[in-house]
Amino acid sequence: MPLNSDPIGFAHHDHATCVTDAVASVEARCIAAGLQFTPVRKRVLEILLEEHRALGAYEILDRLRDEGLGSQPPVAYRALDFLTKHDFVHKIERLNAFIACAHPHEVHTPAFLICRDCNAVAEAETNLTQGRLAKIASATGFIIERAILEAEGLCPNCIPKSEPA
Amino acid sequence: MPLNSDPIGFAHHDHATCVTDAVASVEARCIAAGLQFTPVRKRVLEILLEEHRALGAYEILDRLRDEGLGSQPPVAYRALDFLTKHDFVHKIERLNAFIACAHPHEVHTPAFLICRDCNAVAEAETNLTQGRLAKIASATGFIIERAILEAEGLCPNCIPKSEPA
DNA sequence: TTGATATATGTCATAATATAACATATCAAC
DNA sequence: GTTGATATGTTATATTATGACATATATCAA
Ligand SMILES: [Zn+2]
Ligand SMILES: [Zn+2]
Ligand SMILES: [Zn+2]
Ligand SMILES: [Zn+2]
Repeated sequence: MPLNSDPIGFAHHDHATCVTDAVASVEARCIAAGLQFTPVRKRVLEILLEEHRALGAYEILDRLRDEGLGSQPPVAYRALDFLTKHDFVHKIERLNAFIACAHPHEVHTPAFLICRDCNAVAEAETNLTQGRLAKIASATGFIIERAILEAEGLCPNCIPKSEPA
Repeated sequence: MPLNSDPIGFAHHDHATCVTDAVASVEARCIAAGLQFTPVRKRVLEILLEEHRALGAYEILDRLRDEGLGSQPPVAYRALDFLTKHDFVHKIERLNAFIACAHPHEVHTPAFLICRDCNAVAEAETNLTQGRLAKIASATGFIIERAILEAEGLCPNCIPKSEPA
């Protein structure tokens, strides 16, 4: 699998400040909401932001272990539980992996585009109350609380490789 | 968790013939496509149709073992690989579980409504080339090959229990 | 019919993902 | 400071899934 060099919307970006900006934003939101943004939780978010790709829980745990922040699975899973519960991080069900949220604001329904070649993941935003799923649900009398939208395919960078000439 | 008594679109239905009809339909499609609908594959499909709910691979394996059709995980996973590859069965990523396809025809993009209370799963049909995901993808230059659409919430049968008066 | 090839199964072993349970520590409110 | 809630450390185990390799069966051509 090729390296994933530009996972945010599959386009390059200035990575210099985006990690610290995102961490600061989450920190502020935690303070505002009375949530404890503890060292482990903060570090897990940082790791995900630094990598800017979907990481498995055990990849994250390896990093934490190297840094002396925790060595057992529950440490990673608890931090991920906290971060995903508050939508600072999302789980990609298709990959059993986690990625930092690419959006700044409070509540949203993320949709992911997952490249099967380079494993890059782009996060788009959708609206839970619009779209076909919502129509189907309301016709059925089903109340949607959460939606998982994940598309697999080829990102713009990998299409040329797979469809030569 | 309450029993799941009516998982097809959350409504009761005549279950008497639907299993044999569905198996016959799949059998015909396998013959037409030159696919081997072997005893294990057939039995796994039957089990899923009989239960009409999402089953984990190991639940299926337990059944196979009881019936002397296989005792090791690869037996179940291989049958499920075959059935999901050809869309006779779908995997519910959110549940790490499998459910028989509720639709008769060849190729489709299923969308699932998953009740968090009774675990019932309804399958609706969508179109890969319409909808917001497709718009986002085409704007991004991403080629969608497959989509995972899973909504979690409360089915019509469980809403009364969760929202009293 | 036979041999060659692909496909499917049986089995053992292990990998990868995730949680239960319980003791200890820290935080937040009073 | 006491207290209750929240977070962490740790051991153990549960759950989900695949690698590897030998054997068997199906398919097809000669
Ligand atoms: Zn997000
Ligand atoms: Zn790619
Ligand atoms: Zn289907
Ligand atoms: Zn329900």
